[in-house]
Amino acid sequence: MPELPEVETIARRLREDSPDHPPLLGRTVEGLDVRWPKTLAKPSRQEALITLAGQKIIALDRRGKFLQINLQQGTLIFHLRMSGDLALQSERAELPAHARLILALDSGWRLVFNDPRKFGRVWLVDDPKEILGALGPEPLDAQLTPERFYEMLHRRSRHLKPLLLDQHFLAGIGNIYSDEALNLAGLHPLENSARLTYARAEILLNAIRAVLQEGIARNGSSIDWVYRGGDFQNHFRVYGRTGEPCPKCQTPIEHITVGQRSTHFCPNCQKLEVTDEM
DNA sequence: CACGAGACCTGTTCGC
DNA sequence: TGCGAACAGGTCTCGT
Repeated sequence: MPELPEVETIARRLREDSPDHPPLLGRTVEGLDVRWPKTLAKPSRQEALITLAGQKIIALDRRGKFLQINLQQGTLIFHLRMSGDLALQSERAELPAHARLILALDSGWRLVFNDPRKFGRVWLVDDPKEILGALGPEPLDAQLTPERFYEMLHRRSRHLKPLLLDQHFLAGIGNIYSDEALNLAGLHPLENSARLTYARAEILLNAIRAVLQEGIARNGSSIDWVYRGGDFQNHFRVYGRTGEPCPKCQTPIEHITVGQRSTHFCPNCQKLEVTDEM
């Protein structure tokens, strides 16, 4: 569910000092409640509590779709998958209906991992690389130059959409932002990565960055019952807009399935390059 | 290496 | 109105 902009939004909320709660940084962990055992992927609840108890939270970062909470010793890593959410609330507030893991903090605060579908996972590790090591580069990192992106695209020979969804290739893009970026770039979801020209690779990288940055600026998307306060869903170009006019050329948006994922694109702006017999 | 199918889950919406 | 089917922002594993 949450993609890079939604996870970034959650990270920013947790870091800030708001009317609803103090910043997460500086809080001390006092307890751990695991209500759905599989949510804590590693280690056991007993071991995790021993490590966590009395530890102060010193940093909170996002990497791809992961949230990373650094303690004085050890690192907690969260992945929200399809329906997860992470919020800091008072222990007097009502727990959300699907609280799967709860970190009790000092001064009556608690960090609640709510996750209706139970796909989300939490790890406590010494070295974050154990979980994050294989991730591809951050799309918004300036170190990722068009030259490098072009080279990455040509090192594989894959359909663009599944490749953008591959977290080993690039970290943080999901089903919504891949459709949005490909439409903005004017590229068909089934276009082959190794056949892109340098100019088109650069256009694609810029499009990815533009949609992610707009998503962050709008505090992410809130869809259906997974509401997080953002409003990017009101500005989608193609996602969920089957039959509606393409924002650029008015052609009705088409819906297909690619790699088992629902895919939306404009048949006029995003034409598949004719593949020769070679 | 690339790709498709199946698993893991619950809640909402669709179609008859 | 009711009820089963289809579908949902993600990722892993297995077989071809």
